[in-house]
Amino acid sequence: MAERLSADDWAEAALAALAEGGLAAVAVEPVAVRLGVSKGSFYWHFANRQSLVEAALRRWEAETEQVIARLEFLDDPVARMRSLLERAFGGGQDAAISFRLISEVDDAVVAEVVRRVSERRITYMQDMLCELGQPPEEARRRVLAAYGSYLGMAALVRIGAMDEAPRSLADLAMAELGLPAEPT
Amino acid sequence: MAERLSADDWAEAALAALAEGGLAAVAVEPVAVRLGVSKGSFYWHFANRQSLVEAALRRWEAETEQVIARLEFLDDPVARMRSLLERAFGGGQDAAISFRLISEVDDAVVAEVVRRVSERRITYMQDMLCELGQPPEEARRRVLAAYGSYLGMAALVRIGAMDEAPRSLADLAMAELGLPAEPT
DNA sequence: ACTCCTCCATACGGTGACGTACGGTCTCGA
DNA sequence: TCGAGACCGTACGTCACCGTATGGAGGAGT
Repeated sequence: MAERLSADDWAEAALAALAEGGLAAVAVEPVAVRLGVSKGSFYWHFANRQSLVEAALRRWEAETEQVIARLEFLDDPVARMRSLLERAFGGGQDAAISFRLISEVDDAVVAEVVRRVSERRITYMQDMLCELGQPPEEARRRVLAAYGSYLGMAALVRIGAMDEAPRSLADLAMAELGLPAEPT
Repeated sequence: MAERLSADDWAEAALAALAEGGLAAVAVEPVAVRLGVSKGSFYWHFANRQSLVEAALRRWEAETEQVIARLEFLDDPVARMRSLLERAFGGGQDAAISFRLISEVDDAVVAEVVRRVSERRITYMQDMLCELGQPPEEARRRVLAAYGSYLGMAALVRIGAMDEAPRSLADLAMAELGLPAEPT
């Protein structure tokens, strides 16, 4: 909307392009078109394409932290987990990006960010389960199964073998994590 | 090995390139280098790059049929399912290709093949469960959960959040499908 | 030996994306 | 008002890949 752009505007557009077309779509000229400007603008804000990719990845990572930060306002760990799952299975935006990035994990930079974000999410959920009295190994096993299912369901939805059903998926995940489905 | 190549040699090399670098890696000149020949050879066997991609996809689809065909020699459906799961969780090659292709399902041709292959695998497993007395909807629900887990586990292995444990994964999948883990 | 056909190499033009060079416009403070 | 810096457009060189054109090596049949 604003006439002049910031580096963050570019990062946002790059993340959107990433969600839609994968890493290859995070290209200078196409994103410039999306923003309605030319390359001249881009090379003012960034040194090269790689920097843009990294900015998009940072933005994605920040969204994970933001989601976690919002959850901290809920006291009950069960409610936190449920809120997290509903948000996760609800949007579908993050699942798409996660999927893209995991499939392009050969890229060293992508690999590092993906690993960091995944580990952050997994250990956060694991800690919640531990807080609820589950032993650490058991908790991690369950979280891995649940997170794996999350990614797998996203894949099935993507190929049209399954229609999204956020609510029931969240219920299922709660059960697999050994938590009550309805928080009374 | 042979001095002269066939179209199938090109398709095989293309599928290998697909597994390693995704659709973008199925490019004429790089694959030619991999085969130790030049583009002149390629354009003798194929009309264009798209044909090569389609040939690689056909080859991948054929592998699914081949796996299924081999299973038909086993009489017991339980043994068939276990053999299928062990083969699936064992190699990891197919999971890599499946992952790549699912993430690039925006391509219309890829989408069609991926959907066909997935549906083939899912209905095949569903039929086996039905053969074992499970009702169709229940069977499909379980197969979807299992196939989704298969893809999700492949993702987790890919990002290093989980080390492969083919045997126990197969056991787990068998349990989720409502089948006995050990065929006595 | 001659010839046709198969398979491949080389050379070329075309396209899209990256990155650079440079100039233009707008804003803000002195 | 005026100069400096922020922001952007345009033109260009380069590179990787696609696809075409053309010709050459080598075997099979006559």
